[in-house]
Amino acid sequence: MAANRRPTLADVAREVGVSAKTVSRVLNEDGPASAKTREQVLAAVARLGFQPNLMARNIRVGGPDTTIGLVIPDLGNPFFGAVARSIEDTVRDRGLTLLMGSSADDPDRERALTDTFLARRISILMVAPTVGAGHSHLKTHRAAGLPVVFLDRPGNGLATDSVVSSNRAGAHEGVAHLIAHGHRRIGFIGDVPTRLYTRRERLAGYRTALEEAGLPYDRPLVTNAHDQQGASTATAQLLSLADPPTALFAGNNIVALGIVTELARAKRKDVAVVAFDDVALAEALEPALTVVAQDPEEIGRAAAATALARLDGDRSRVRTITVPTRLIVRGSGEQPAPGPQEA
Amino acid sequence: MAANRRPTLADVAREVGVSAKTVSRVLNEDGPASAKTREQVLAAVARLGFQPNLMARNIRVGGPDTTIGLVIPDLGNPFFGAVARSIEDTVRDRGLTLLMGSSADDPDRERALTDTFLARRISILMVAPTVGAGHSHLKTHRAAGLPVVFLDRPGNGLATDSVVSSNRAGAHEGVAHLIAHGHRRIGFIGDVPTRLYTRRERLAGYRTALEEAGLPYDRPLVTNAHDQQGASTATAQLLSLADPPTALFAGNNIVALGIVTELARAKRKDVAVVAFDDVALAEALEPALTVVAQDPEEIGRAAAATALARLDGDRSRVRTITVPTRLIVRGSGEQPAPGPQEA
DNA sequence: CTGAAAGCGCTAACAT
DNA sequence: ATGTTAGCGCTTTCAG
Repeated sequence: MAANRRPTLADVAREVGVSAKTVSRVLNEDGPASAKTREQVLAAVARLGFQPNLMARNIRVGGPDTTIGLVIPDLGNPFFGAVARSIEDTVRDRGLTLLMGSSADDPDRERALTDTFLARRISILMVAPTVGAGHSHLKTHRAAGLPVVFLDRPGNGLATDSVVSSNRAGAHEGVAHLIAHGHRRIGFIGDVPTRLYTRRERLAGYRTALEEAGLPYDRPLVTNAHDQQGASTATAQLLSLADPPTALFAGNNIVALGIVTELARAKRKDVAVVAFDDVALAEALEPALTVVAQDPEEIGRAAAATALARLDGDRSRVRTITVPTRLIVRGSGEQPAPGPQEA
Repeated sequence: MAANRRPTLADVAREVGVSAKTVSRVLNEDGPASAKTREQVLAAVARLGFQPNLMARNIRVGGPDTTIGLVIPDLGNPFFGAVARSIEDTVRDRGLTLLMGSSADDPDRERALTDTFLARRISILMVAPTVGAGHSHLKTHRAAGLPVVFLDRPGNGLATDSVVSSNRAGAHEGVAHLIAHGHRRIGFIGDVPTRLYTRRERLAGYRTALEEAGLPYDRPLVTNAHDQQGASTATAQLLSLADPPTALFAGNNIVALGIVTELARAKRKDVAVVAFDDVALAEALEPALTVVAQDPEEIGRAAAATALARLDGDRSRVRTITVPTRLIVRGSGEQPAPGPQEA
């Protein structure tokens, strides 16, 4: 039962007693149409509940589908959620819709998603690339006019536009803030895998800040975590070192949650913290969490704007847009550092 | 330039010297094919970078597109992000992809999104309905076999499956928790608009809890907020009443952020709080935030499973799945209540 | 102003 | 094991 075929252009045409083309003309405001036919057609459309089949239309017109394929690591990560929202906001009036999927930072899943998206003839492809994924297979698509934008991280083997945060400078600023408040042993808990672009950049900023202050780079103080629970564990481990850090730098928002949660559990208010990326409730913590805030709205906006420009024929040089981060001092970076070391 | 037409089945066929149908057979593992032709075809496919046009395929096969249309209020809301992730997880091996959009709780936007989705011949429609949106126009689609699932809230004018949290019981439990700890004046800050299903249900739970405890329902203690900032303002207003509440109940996650932030700003640790829906860092607050946790994973899973069953021909009665909430006691509900009123 | 025919890229149904 | 024809629902092209 039920398997009612949905009405087609031909059905509407038959209903009114005109040709399919006439209906098409009315609906697309293509060519002329007498006021009377127009009305009759629109009435029939409403009566039958006709909705033009967009796939059939696209196939005939030959143009790309009016969708943006967006691959992010995790649909549940608030950072990427904010980016997605911003992308949607800036493309909405162009009539583009988001086709989304999460890669779980697995290159195979990333590839599977982009392949499906490409098979759907998306108008724009946006990817937060996973470590280990190659992107040279996208070359032909790009050459054929498909705008490709890498988000949050650069891609691999494809020269195309990308939008990233000022990871290195931001991390540098955050760590320098800790140093300025007297900290000399600062733990770093970064992304997993360690080859991840954002981790490398943020770690580089961390190292530079140490160097500038004449502080040693102590390998045992640098670790990683994949999820909040892992970050909590890593925090506990760092604090149980023989010569533990007096401050921690969180490499991303999820790590920040893990660190803060573990410090609260252990009632360790003496450990200073600065996090890369802002998190909800940061200002309600005690001490309030100092962060190097990213700007997901601007990241999404810039990515979408660039892609739209490309769609409109912009053939200028490939660009990497670096969206500035901003240190928001809230207190957690100023926790008491221990006094000068006794010789 | 660049407008290189992407290769088609015919191109591949020509390249190999076989018919289009043969290529189609090889790619879809339909019918037989000699090992040799298979290899040649696959080689040519790889060489040309051919990717079958899914839209063309779908149109010919006549079936729906392998996408799920998902309309949520806000792509940036962590609750709906978690729901979306869960939906994706449960439909991935069916080869379904998510087409997502946010309604911003605007019925017109909801309608525009669902219309585009329907024009794309999605396989499944999932909507968190906005207040004021009608859904009777979906009747024919549902009758024609399109699974429609309402998420988080029931729809309007369409009998179909829906998945919601145990809003009323959950709110009741949360408020009862406050009452059990001696609170007699409990503020309620709910969703906007006030006609929103979740707000009504949660408010009903609040009222029942009061009634059962023999406490009066005091209109001035009930208010609403649309965003975090609004919730902070509402909190400040409630606390400045002549006879202010000693405890607050947050009607959703965003409101919770606003309440907690405002209380921290005002350094009001004496106000007890229970929130509907869990939030990040709840356990790191002081006091840790007691919540009525929703189960977004289960909501997404149940919605997806139901829709898939319908897709597979399940014609059983329409069902409303209520996903249980769980009170997670962390401390904020036990803040000191004032002693017995002096006559 | 309107219609008929052809064709977008693909596959179902029949050949062979 | 492979090819041919027709046609999905729509729009383009060219005639009326």
